[in-house]
Amino acid sequence: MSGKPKLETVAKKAGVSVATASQVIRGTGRISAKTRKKVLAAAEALHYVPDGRAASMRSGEKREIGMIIHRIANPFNAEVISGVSDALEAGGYLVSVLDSQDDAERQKRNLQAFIRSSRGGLLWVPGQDTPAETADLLKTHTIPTVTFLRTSGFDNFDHVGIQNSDATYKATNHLCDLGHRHIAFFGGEAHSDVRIERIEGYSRAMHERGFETTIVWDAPDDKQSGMNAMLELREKHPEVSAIVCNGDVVALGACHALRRIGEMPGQEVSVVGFDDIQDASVATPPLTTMAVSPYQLGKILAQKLIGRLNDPEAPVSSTLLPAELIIRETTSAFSG
Amino acid sequence: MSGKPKLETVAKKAGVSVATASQVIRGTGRISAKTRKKVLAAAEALHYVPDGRAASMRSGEKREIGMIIHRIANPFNAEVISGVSDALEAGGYLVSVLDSQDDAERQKRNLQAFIRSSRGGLLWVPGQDTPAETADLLKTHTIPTVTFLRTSGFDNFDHVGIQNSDATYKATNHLCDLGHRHIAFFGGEAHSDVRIERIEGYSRAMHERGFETTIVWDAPDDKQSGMNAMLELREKHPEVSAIVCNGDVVALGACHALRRIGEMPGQEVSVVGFDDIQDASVATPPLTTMAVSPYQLGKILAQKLIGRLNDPEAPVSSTLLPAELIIRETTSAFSG
DNA sequence: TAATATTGCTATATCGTTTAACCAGTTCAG
DNA sequence: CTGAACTGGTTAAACGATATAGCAATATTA
Repeated sequence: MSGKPKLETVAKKAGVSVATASQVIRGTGRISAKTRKKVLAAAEALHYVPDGRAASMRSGEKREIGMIIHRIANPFNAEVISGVSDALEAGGYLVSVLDSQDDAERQKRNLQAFIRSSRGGLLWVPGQDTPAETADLLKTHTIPTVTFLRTSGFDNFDHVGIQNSDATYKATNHLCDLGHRHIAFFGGEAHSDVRIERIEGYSRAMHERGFETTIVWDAPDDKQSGMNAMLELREKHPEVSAIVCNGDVVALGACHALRRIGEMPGQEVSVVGFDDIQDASVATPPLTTMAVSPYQLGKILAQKLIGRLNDPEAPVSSTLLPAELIIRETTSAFSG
Repeated sequence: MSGKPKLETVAKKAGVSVATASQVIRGTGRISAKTRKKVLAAAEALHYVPDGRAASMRSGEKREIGMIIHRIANPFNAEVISGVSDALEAGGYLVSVLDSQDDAERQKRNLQAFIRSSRGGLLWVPGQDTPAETADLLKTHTIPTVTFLRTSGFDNFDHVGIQNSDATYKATNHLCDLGHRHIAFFGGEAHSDVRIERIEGYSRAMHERGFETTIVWDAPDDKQSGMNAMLELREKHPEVSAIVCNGDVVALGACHALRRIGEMPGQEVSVVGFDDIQDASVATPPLTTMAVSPYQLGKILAQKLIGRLNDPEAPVSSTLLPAELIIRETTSAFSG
């Protein structure tokens, strides 16, 4: 009703000192049952909620953790967020998410703001070309940080990622086993290190079989780009009978393009996606893809941060989750 | 290197008092160019970032704003977040997002945590059955709040929403004009007030034409549900030749089901969606839908909050954005 | 019963900033 | 040449909580 109630207000109403009130609220110290009840009643009546700034400043406790991610809207990322929130909230922490939009300037602002706000820890997808200076900032301010999905070259943080190279190696082998030999890699941002890892796995498989890897395409990770790139591919390189994609969204765009020109995905051209987003299983036809559970990744991520918070001195560790090949209907034997 | 640098550290290094250092950093007070340079150099060297908790506590300034939304992963919501972030960051604010997952318990925790953290303002999608007590909390703590998308019965907050009733009214009329008369409403959560508004517009149009509105379906807003519901509909009510949907996701699910049983959406059954999400325009066939720009909504939302922050005494206001009918290929004349 | 331990609460310093009040030196006007 | 007005800084008091030390009163023990 009349301004934010503070501890002093509660204490006055209960007829005790602020110190006592604080102890009751926090459940510390030695307090009689009688006064405890009085204080709690007063707090309840006033709808008292402690000021986290003051509390955290004095006690040094920080139970708020931040997350800086390149794109909240990405369905895979959204699931990661979900997993992280569940796990951290269960541990009494609170997660708030900042969207860097993969913009260096924005990421810097986000990071500055994050440090200002003095939270307990950071879950971070470092932008592709983040300067070392930015990472130093986290070190000088001794902020417990776990990077995920990308390392962007920073190996001095805990990390949770995906076995990208192995995954595309498996995907490519699957296609080779089906008899394909002109296989293209498809999608991803230009300098993305994730993409580089995935191309590495693809190339490794192709080299082992003695196939050429010449055809690699640039296409940002949205559906429209996938469509355009596929149309161009069919025209310029009709010999390509299969593609390994950097992500499901691009893959679905590619499938869409195929249908539009009257080809059924999985017939003339086989397609393997990456991520196993929800749409992948309900698409027509259902998409063959490399699956990593983003929710699970989020949980592991949260655990790793909690581990770091509990033991700041532990050596830096990196966990890479394997991806599983889910064979659906967009891949079939080469019918040259 | 050695713990978080504070203002005192900077001041000592520059050979001035903390007060002076503060004034330099903040750009207030009267400081000579010489000392200003000294202090800035020291701050730079130490990578000093002020402690927002202390600063905000003393100054009363709060430039961090929070957002509690029911589902970050929803593509429409994700775009809203994007619009909000852009607009608020341009105004020097920082947005952090909490996902309530449409869970009452979780929302309460989020809200408590939000209040604890003493941020400047709140953008809130109130959960369907939020108790009045929860909203009171925001009032007693005098937190500038703007609700959006849903009011959930709270009319004492600023609000930005959609003209839901008008939108479905338009959508239904469009179908009627095409000659359809057995039109079903499709999708939405059971007690959602947004859905109720949309059904209201649909019903209004149907009544005006003297058509029956008997068929209204329950289906949560995901693709799978849309598919199942459509399959059931075709079987039980084959006379229905058109549907108005509560959302694009459900609508796309419905279209998917139609294709699966060999019917082309827009032929036997016409479909109108709601939201105009990205997938709507690149689907096969492209979806006729009611479009509201979520990004734009986000911007307006941000502006409304800024307005409230600048003038806490202004009367509560509500802005409802119109939705525009985008005719694509899933609606055509009734061919009884 | 005197010495000691325990209970229940309060006074006070502190966290890292900001800000109002103040002060010593210069400069300027009359 | 004296009082007023700047200039460029400093001192000290907040902000709202928590933690520590301390202090009565009561309980326990020998």
